[in-house]
Amino acid sequence: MARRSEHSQQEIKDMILKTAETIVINEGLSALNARRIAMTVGYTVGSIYMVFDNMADLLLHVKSRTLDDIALHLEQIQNLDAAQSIEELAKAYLIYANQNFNRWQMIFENPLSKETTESPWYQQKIDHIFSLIEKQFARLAPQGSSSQNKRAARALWGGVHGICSLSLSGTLEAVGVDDVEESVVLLVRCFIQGWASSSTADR
Amino acid sequence: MARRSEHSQQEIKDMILKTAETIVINEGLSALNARRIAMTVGYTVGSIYMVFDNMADLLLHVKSRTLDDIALHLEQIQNLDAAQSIEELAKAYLIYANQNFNRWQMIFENPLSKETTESPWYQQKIDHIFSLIEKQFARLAPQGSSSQNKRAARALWGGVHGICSLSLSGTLEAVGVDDVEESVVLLVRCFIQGWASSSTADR
DNA sequence: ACCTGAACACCGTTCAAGT
DNA sequence: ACCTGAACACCGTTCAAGT
Repeated sequence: MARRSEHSQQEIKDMILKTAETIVINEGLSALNARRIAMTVGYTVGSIYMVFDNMADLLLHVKSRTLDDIALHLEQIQNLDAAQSIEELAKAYLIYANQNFNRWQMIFENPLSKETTESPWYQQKIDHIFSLIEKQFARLAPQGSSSQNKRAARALWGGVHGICSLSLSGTLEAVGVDDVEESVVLLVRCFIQGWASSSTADR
Repeated sequence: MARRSEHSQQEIKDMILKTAETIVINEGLSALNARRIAMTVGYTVGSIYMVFDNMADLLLHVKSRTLDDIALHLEQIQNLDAAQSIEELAKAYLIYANQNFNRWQMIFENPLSKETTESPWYQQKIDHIFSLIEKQFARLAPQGSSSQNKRAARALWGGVHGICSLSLSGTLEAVGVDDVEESVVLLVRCFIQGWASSSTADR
């Protein structure tokens, strides 16, 4: 038995990708394996390797869709003044991480393989998310150089991510989400205030 | 063949733990498996389960030793004024993460199992590291409440960790370590400055 | 050309059996 | 009592063989 042709290769690829995504969303990365995906889509294990190089390749595509989803959420917040926008972006990121914990955590829990580093389209999606914050920093300090704004945006966003990461995984202190939000807001406000006062003093 | 008694149970446990640690340090968590550990220490796989509940239990002990090592490094920095001490602590943390990348990354890459959450001695080691930063915040703002200082310390440290995490794993921007240090210092200085000015204004 | 499914080399974990 | 090592149930990946 072979040659069913009930679905095109592209259709099979989409089915596998969406099935994998659903499993990760509902049960986390640890619940995902090749045989289960194959069974769910109604094909055998081998068929996964027709449309993906290997499991790492499939995971990369799942992660990629999560990055798109994060970007979508961040793009939806309305444009207030710069400082307030950054705060809202940070809160939106925390809310996303909290409400989509499994697929969000997946992006960071497995160390990026060589394929990840060598796929520019994946890195580009990350850059796009950062650019949303950089844009607000550029508004905040029009007189600053773009490299300075870029550094500030990445430093602060790394910071916001770190709080989300430590808090939601329970390493920081296992308290409620409201409490984490206070920490995120504190970091953002203090950083922006400190950054604004130091840049007006220097330049 | 059995009953060799060449080593006590405690000696075997130590040998297994240190062997696992060495493998993680040199080749990363992904290179670690039960059969390899057993072979290296000169026992069979089954013997691991005499002295550890399972691999997750062993990993928890490896991680615990890394936390001790991090604390040791942070405790060694000399006590300057509060703001400068926090900056030096942050830089020391970055340097540690960079020079001990594999074992540092291991702490965060595998999601903490139930055993992790249910082992208070592990959580206590994490608290101890945070306390080193809290101590400096207490010096920075003696008038502030301890809960406010605690929040500030955890927010900033979450931030420092986030920059280290994203940078060293290549997610933030794959550049040199010097560049990451600049980001960490920027975050710390801006945060402290913003935090100091807002707390003197409020209270 | 498309897809199967058995096989391969791994993995963590268990436990009856030896000394 | 201590330790073995074969067995079990998994895992990702491959590929000759069917249609």
